[in-house]
Parts: sequence; C-alpha cells; structure tokens
Amino acid sequence: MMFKIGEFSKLSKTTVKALRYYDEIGLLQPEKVDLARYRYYTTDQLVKLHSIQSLRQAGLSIDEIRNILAGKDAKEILTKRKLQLETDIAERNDQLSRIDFILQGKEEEYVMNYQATIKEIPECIVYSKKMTIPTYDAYFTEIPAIGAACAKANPDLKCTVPGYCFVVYLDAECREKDINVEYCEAVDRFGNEVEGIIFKKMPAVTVVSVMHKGSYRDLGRAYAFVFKWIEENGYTVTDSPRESYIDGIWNKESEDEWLSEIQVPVQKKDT
Amino acid sequence: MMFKIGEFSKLSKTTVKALRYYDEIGLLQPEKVDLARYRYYTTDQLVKLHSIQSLRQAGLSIDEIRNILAGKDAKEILTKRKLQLETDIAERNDQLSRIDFILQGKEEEYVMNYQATIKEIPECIVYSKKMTIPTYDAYFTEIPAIGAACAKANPDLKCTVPGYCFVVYLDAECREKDINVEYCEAVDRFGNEVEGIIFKKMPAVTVVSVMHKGSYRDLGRAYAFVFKWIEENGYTVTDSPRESYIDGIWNKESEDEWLSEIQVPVQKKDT
DNA sequence: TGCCAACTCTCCCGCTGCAGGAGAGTAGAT
DNA sequence: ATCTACTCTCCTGCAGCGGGAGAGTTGGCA
Repeated sequence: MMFKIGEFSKLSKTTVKALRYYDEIGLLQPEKVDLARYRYYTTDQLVKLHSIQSLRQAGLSIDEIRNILAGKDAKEILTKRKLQLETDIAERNDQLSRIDFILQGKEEEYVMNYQATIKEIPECIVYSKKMTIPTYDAYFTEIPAIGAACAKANPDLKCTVPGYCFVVYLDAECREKDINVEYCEAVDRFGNEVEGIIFKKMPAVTVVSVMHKGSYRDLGRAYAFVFKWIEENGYTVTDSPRESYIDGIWNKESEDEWLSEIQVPVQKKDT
Repeated sequence: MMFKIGEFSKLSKTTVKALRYYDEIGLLQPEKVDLARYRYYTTDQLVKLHSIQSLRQAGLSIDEIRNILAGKDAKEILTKRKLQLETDIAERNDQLSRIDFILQGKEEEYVMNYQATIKEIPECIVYSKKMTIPTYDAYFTEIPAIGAACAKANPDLKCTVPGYCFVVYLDAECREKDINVEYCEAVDRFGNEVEGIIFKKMPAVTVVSVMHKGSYRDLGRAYAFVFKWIEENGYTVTDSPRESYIDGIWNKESEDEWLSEIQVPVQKKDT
C-alpha cells in the first residue's frame, strides 16, 4: 500500500509543500520514487512523520529533530530548547509590559512623550571630579573649569569621539540644593590627576535611557518618567543615574534645542 | 554637528548595518549624504532613532513602527501587537508544557514511546452504524458485515482516498464488555440507508492524535497515554474518542504491523 | 484510442531584519 | 606620499516553508 504525495498529505495532515521540503532536506524521504520522480509513501513514513510533528509542535527546529531521530542525546536537546523557550517567553512578557505601559498613557500624545530603551553602555575611561554643588546653575561655571584644569595638566589627552560627558547623581534621593555629584568625561587614556580630578575606568553597564529635549528645568519630568517606567516594567535600579549632555549651550543657542540623555543602571527582576 | 555613521552608531548603540538598513528601507534617513555617498546624521536623527528603538524593544515590526511614526493609529497597532504577543506566549507555554511532558518520561525510551500531536480533522461524510458489542473480538465479524450491507444498498458509493475508517466510543468510561460504539467510514457522498446504517456529515474537529502500532490488545496503554497527555498539557476532552484503523488484518499479516490512530477531540483550556 | 481534469514534478521568489564578507573607494593624520 | 581606519555598494544567508509558473503524468471516461 503506497500513497502518492497528495494522499499522504491528507492522511498525515501535512502540506504537500512541507513533505517535499522534508524530502529535500533529508528529514523524511519517501519509500520510493518512480521514474517520473513521483514520491510514494508508506505507513512507515506516517509513523516517522508523526514523531516529527510531535516534536515540531513542541517547538523544536528541524535540525534538532534530525538529531533526536538520529539517536543523539534527546534529553540534552530538549533541555536546551526548554531554556531557549523560557528566555523567549520572558522576552515577550517584557515586550508585553512595555506595550501596556505605552497604552496606559494617553496614546494620542504618545509621540510627544518620553520613551525608554534599554542599552548597554560599554566600558570607558573617564576623568572625573566629585563635588557638592549648591544649585544646578553652578554647572555652567564648574564644568568648564574642570575641563580647563584637566586639559592644562594633560595637553595631549583627547576626548572620545563621539563625546560622552555626564554627571552622576550620588544622592539616593532627588534634591534641589547641595547636591552630591560626580562630573565625568570619557577620554582615550589615563592621565595626570590634579585638583581633585581623578581618572578611572567605568565598567560596562546596562541602563534604561530616556532622551530629554529642552531646558534642564524640566528634567524632573524625565526622571519621574524613567523611574515610573523602571518600576512598572519589572526592573530594579542598580546604581546612581547618569545625565549625559548631547546638545547644550556649547553648540545650540536656544534652550529648546538642548538634548540630554538620562541613563539609569538597571537589572531585570527575576520573577 | 554632524556624525558619520560610525560615530552615530556608537552614540546610539545601534549597529552600522542596522543604520544602513533603516536608510535603505526609508525608516530613518541621514540628514545628509555627500558626494562619496557618506551618510551624515544629526541629533534629530538620534531622537527619532530612540523612538524607533523603544518600539523595536517592545516587539513591533518595522512596518508597524513606520506606520506609528507616520501618524497612524498607534493605539490600534499596539493593541494588535499585544494580542499577537499574547497568543505567541500562549503557544510557547504550550510547547514548554509538551517538552516538560516528554522530559518527565524516561528519555532514553522516548523513541519507543507514544507521541501526541494536535491536528485538525476536516469535515467529512460517513456512513455509520451504532451498536453494542459484547467484546472487541466482535469487530472482526461485525465490521465486514456492515461494509457489505452498505455496498449492496449503494453499489456506486465510494470510500474516500485515503480511507478514513474508525470507531467512536460512546461510553464515558472505558469498559471491556457490552461496549457502545459507532462504526464509521468516510465516503464521497450521501447514500441509501439500510439496516441501521445512516449517513451523516461529521463536522471538522480538533483532536489529539496518538499512533499505536501492534495488536489491539495493547490499545489500553495508548489510551492511558493520551488521557494523561491531555490532562497534563492543559486540554479538555470535548467529545468521544475515535479509533481509526490504518493498517490491519486486511493488509498486514502480522499483528505487530497493525497501525491504528487514536483521535480524541479536545480544546485548549484557557487558563 | 483519444481527451481532459486532476495530480505531480522542478525551479524560483518572497518573507524578517539584519549579519558577514568581498572588493573598492575616502578621510585624515603623519 | 602613505598608511590606517572608515565607508561605500553589492551579494549571500538565515528558517521553514507558501505561492506560483510551466511542464510532464495518471487515470478515468467516451
């Protein structure tokens, strides 16, 4: 009793296309092929195909199935696939959470609002100085002074391209006055340390990033957003936030065009 | 301030390959391209790219992102993607459950054991006869008799190719004696009804299928397997099981080569 | 014997979102 | 002038088939 491909297809509830594909890749070959190249299948193939289907429906790739049918360690392959599936599901749950977060906001204003992304900041060398500043306005005098002092002590030192210039907020809470901060700028190597300026290597870190366009006065809203995002998407803060300056007074006249990026080191909560 | 693609790539933590691809498909084009076709980006692109990344990380396709950025109904697109993600996660949980089910068995014996698949049985026309049979052995006399009676009353009637010949177990519990069954065979059209034989259309149904090779005496093990599978993989039985005969006494001499398929109509439990 | 419908065959393209690599041209520092 | 580090444009590959073109086969019926 031999079946032509169409019959076998109905018998096994598999498409003809899939059967031909399985033949081509050598996963399931017909019992016999005649002179006109017609494929003929028997119930032996039906049994094998049933195994294949059961594994496909369990989410295994064709290569994995081939290995299992060839007698390789099924337990190992299945366990591997299981892990893959688990990370896969975790990823999709993360995505679901992000979509819900967006949908719960006013969707019409979506484009105008803040948006968060997760990124990896690679390791870098920075010169840095810790200080306590009375108010935010002190930045405009302090920062150029640090830059000048460092350049004087290290004439050959170069900033990275593109630049990475940021402030780390060392206080646990947000405050408006007497803020403990660390000013950092990424450079290409270690140099001479003067006037409280030190060099160090910042390790690579995973952050959630939010872009803020406009005056620094409104940065508070961006922070509120990012912390809410972290909370509601199942992350935990692992370090002090960084505020990275991309466009500012040095290259844009209008405050409205200033661009900053808030980077909060985080880690996914394992639930 | 313009960035070449490599700098922009570092700034945005996006690969150069992806940036070129986004340019090609018109998702994110550089501010300017020079005579040597070098791409130059500005921070405007950085902001847009950040939006794109946030949506990509939420699992949206590039087409969906393009639509959202073009001002189309973001809520609708996001809701659709959310549904997709939910069915996607459900599917993977199903796969996970199947893998766990396999792993909990003795994996070395996996190949020799039963395997279950879900399939759709399409609608079909059958002639059928309900009866109560004392023991399974009665099949061997009853079934040929029904076939003969039907053929006599309907000389032109043809069975489908491939054939689909099965028994439905009408009793809720399994019993060894006085079993209520319905014998069915798929045919190409309705015909004359004689001797308790009736014609009817069987609706399409989703079943879990298990293949059983060998004597009918061991079918019990296959049933035990399939009901355990259904239980542990979160399905519920929706109708009486069918036992479909593929290879049997009519074409194989040795009982060991007989092949039957158990089909149990099921539905996924919504958790 | 001829004919026609229903199958079957073998290419080949398309899908998604890039990654990898070849081979050639450029920019900028020395 | 040279050298290195970029950048460019193709082209291929992935996973698992689905869709379709164009050509050959089979089997039943007149």
